[in-house]
Amino acid sequence: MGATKTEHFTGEQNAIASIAKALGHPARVAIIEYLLSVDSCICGDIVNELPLAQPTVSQHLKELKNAGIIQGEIEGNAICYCVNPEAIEKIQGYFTAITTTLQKKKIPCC
Amino acid sequence: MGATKTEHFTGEQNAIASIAKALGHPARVAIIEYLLSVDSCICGDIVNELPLAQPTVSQHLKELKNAGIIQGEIEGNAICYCVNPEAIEKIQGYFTAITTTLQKKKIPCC
DNA sequence: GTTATTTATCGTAATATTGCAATAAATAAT
DNA sequence: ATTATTTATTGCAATATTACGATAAATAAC
Repeated sequence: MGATKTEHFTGEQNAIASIAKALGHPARVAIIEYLLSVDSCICGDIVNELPLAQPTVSQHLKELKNAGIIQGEIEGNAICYCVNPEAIEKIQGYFTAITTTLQKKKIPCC
Repeated sequence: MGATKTEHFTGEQNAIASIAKALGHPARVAIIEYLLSVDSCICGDIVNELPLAQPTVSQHLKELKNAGIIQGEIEGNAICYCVNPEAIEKIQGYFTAITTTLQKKKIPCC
């Protein structure tokens, strides 16, 4: 065992979990915050901004890209990455819906 | 290696990553959705709602509780778990802030 | 007290993640 | 063409996660 049984859950549940999982590491949260703080998508210095070795950063970038949270292409010998608004909006909408549901609940819990 | 270097990131980054990580598995997403769908916090039948063995569900519940996403106590030989609004609001607010930042960005990317 | 019933914990196997050194690949600069 | 510069990939070790059978713990029902 050890592998997540994705086939037993809905596409939506897997989609949300996939985005959340990609953001489930502080380095990747830091990458997103850095991309947002830069007023351009030329971000060849992400490696210098993080306390991790270059291959590790590259790997985290790959995971964020696989999850659809960032997008970008190689531009010369620099990289052009930026946050994909759709992915953020999707998970934001999901949590907003949960908050709304919680506020409508009549019976207070625990 | 193999252990996340949490000490190199901010408390906020670790906090967001911790909540996101806990939601980074479809079974835990399904648990949250089930808790929200039930109009009470008596949820002794979570195990029956999931395609996983009882110890596995118990483990997922523990992780959600450790991350502060659910709260609850044992009540007799049933459990009383429910979603903690604060955790959801925290991560929702975080993503809302990102969306706002993205909308303010002048330079369109990628 | 004994017997169900329900959740938690332990132990363990399979798999995934994290991190980095070494190296490759690709373009830029000269 | 040669040499920097930058990102990606490979390979590997350390650690974490996922899943479940077996068992324990705790209360409920009788």
